[in-house]
Amino acid sequence: MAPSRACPYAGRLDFSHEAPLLKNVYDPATLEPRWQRHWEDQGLFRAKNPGETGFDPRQPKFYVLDMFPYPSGAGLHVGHPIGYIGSDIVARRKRMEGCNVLHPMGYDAFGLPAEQYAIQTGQHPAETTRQNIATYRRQLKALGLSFDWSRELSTSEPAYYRWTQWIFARLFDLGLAYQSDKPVWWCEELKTVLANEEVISGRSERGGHPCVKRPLKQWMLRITAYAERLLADLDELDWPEHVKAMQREWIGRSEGAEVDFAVEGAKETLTVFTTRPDTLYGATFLVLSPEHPLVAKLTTAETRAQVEAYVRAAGAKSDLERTDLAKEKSGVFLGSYALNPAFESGEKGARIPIWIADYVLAQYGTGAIMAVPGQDERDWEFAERFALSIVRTVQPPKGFDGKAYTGDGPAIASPRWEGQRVAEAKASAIAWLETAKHGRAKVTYKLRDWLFSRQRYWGEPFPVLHHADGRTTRVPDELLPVELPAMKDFTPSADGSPPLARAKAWLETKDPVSGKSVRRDTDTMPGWAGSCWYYLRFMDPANERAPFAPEVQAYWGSVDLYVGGVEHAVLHLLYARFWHKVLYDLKLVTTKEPFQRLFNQGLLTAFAYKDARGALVPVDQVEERDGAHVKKTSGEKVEPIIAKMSKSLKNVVNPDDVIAEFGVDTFRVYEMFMGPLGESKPWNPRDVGGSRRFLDRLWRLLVDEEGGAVRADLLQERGGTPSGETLTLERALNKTLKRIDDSFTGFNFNTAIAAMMEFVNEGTRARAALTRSQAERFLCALAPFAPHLCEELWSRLGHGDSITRAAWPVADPAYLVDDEVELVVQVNGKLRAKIRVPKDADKAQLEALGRAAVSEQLAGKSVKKVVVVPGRLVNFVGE
RNA sequence: GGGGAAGUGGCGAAACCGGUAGACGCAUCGGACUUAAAAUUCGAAGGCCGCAAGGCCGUGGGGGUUCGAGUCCCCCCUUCCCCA
Repeated sequence: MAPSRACPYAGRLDFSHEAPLLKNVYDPATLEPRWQRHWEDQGLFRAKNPGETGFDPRQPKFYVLDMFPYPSGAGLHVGHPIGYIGSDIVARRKRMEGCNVLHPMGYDAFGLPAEQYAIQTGQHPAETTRQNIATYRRQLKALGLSFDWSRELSTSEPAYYRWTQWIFARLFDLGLAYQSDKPVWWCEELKTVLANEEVISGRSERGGHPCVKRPLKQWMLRITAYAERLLADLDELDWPEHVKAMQREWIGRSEGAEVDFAVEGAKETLTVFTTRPDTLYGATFLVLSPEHPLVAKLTTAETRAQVEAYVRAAGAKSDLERTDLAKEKSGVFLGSYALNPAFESGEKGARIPIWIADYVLAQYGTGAIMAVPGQDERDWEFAERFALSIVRTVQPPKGFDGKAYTGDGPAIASPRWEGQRVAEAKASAIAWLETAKHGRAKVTYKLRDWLFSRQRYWGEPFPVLHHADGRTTRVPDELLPVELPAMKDFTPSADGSPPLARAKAWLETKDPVSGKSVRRDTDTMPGWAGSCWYYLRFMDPANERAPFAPEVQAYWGSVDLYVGGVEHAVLHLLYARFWHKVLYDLKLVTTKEPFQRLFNQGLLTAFAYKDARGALVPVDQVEERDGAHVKKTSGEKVEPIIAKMSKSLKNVVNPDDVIAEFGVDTFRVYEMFMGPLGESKPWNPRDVGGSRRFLDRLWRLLVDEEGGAVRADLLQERGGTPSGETLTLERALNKTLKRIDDSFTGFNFNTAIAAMMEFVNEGTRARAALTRSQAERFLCALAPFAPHLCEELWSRLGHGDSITRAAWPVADPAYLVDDEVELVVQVNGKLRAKIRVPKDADKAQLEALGRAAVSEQLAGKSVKKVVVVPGRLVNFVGE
């Protein structure tokens, strides 16, 4: 809020003795909670499932879903609900269009922050989560969002995670869940492992703590088995192109070949992956990653000390540091040689040295590359640095003076495919490798298997049992859920063993099949697990026999519109798609993809302030004086910056405060009026009042503030075709309805609200001409945006049923055209006059009318050309 | 380094297919109402020159295509996002 200003409505709501006593002012503080109670009592937003009473199979279904929130301790700020409001508008409109709308909300409640908080405060995460959810629920309900609250769920409840474990059991049975002890990212600060995608530049994505690679036994999910389908099926989705592009990049498909290199004086072969098999003749050395299993074996006595030191140093670096292009290349010669299969042994170029270098990563391809400096920039740099030979095998274009040439061109120095261009040469090289048995065509993906365990308490326990003989079996479905044991201390042990390892009574158990002693798994699932399928549980949230009934899923299909932040473009959306495809293969769901249409709302930013020393000043301590921002107390000048709302920037605005001052409908209208939903824009407390004034004006247009519930003349409908001012209003209304409709395509509701403001202004100007029917159609169109106010006015107009059940108003094309249109008259492309012309005037008439209007400017000039665009302009082009 | 999105008044923004740039709103200024203020209401307002009529300039910068470019093409600058 603009802290320097008192509430601008204080005057209106202050019934002091001198103010005229208005019984009927717009008072959102009383009417909004009343309508919210009404909606809840009537169960107006309950979606009907097949088989329920009142379910109508002829009604089209529409599933509109928000990405559910992680209930943090701070509660909602005004940036969170912007997407919820947008999706709510769609949901409410779809209901008015006669759809059976599924619009649920829940909580992604497992996760690290609650546990970190628990460790600090000693409060159980179940307890803090319960409290946080209560806050979220209260705030969400205050926003008047039309959720079907009977479907509310939380991923940390046993009734929910029972089925998360059940789905894990399916993955386990399919061999898609397995244990591995490859090196994984370990975060010392968080005392847990993290997935590759949760570590950015060697630091944890959450909290920015340093991470190191460590070998640990971990659960992995074989998402790579679905790489091809996760890639291919993107094509059919109605998603923003850049999100699809990010997923494609993340999956990182590359086509190429594996090539086997014999090692001189050893029986092992080294297999490398290359996307450029056509450059085989130019492979002048091999480079292994320092972690490659054959490094020790291929190291000679003379080089051993140096190699071992290098391997140690490389282990401490992050992938980003290792592959940074700007970085000086480093590496060590192992002392051994490989034989390039393109050459006969003894031929020049056949014997090539084997190096290790940290720019080659163990996880990608085979962890080894053939270096082709002539056609690869990094290899060129490496060759230059260590004086290794460089052979061009693709002819660069004339005048090329660079180093490595990576473009297209004819093959040279490559007898088997001499002269062929890159694409053709690749095919020839692969064909030759396969017949000569030196290699094979190969597709690799950058996508890695998903590291699926965390050494934490607050997550889903794995429904598995470890046997003394080393076998791992899963807990039978009928014994799920495996509930978290009650614990008081969640601190990870100093040795890194998880908290669950200390829950002895829980840990040691009997195998229900054999009766023998077994141990449970002490890891838990990562925070992503619950969100992988929550959209399915919403379809049938109370089902105790299955995660969801097949006929219910068959009815709701997939999510028609999924709204959320772009920060989930890769991880959540990829993981959920993976699980969905597994369920599809098991014939548990009928659709290939979970989310048909995706929309990303833009980031809501806010002003934050810095003083002269650069220290942050909380927003509520700043005011505007004479166009400058100053500190309230001292008058000291502060500099405004625009940034994401966050506690640390001290620029968080709480929706509770905005609602208390202006009402929810104003809040909803303002958030949508700020700009297109997809774009990021700053919250400006100064602007909120404008949205409130719009609703006030509407109220006064319809309500008799000094007496009746509505203006008396609106109680009865006037018949007949509109004429005069009423006709003008009818046209204005239909244009408004059209613009509102158009705004739903791109979620630029700001234009819809602008149109509605114009109509209210127009209506205020011609108050007496406004008919009941016009008022009603307008209210129906505004209802999804400002539902409480519209319900109130709708009921005051005498309707017993909720406006939610009213029909969505459609523009009548007959009223979208005017009798006269404004025409612009230009001379040489410059605006010289505006004239009003009949809408059906032909080109010749338009030219004549235009010529008359600019006769003065045309005097003495010769007109060479006349451009006439009916409905737009006439342009006279002279010399 | 590669890819993507964006850049329009003091501010948030609008402009369908190339056809009146700045709708709508905020802030600002002025009139009415009021003892006064608030609220309300009517009106002004991109910049420059001019008493005015009017003129010139103007959508990050530079070029181009066109009768006509915020919109299309080329080059450049800045910001944000993703990848390396």
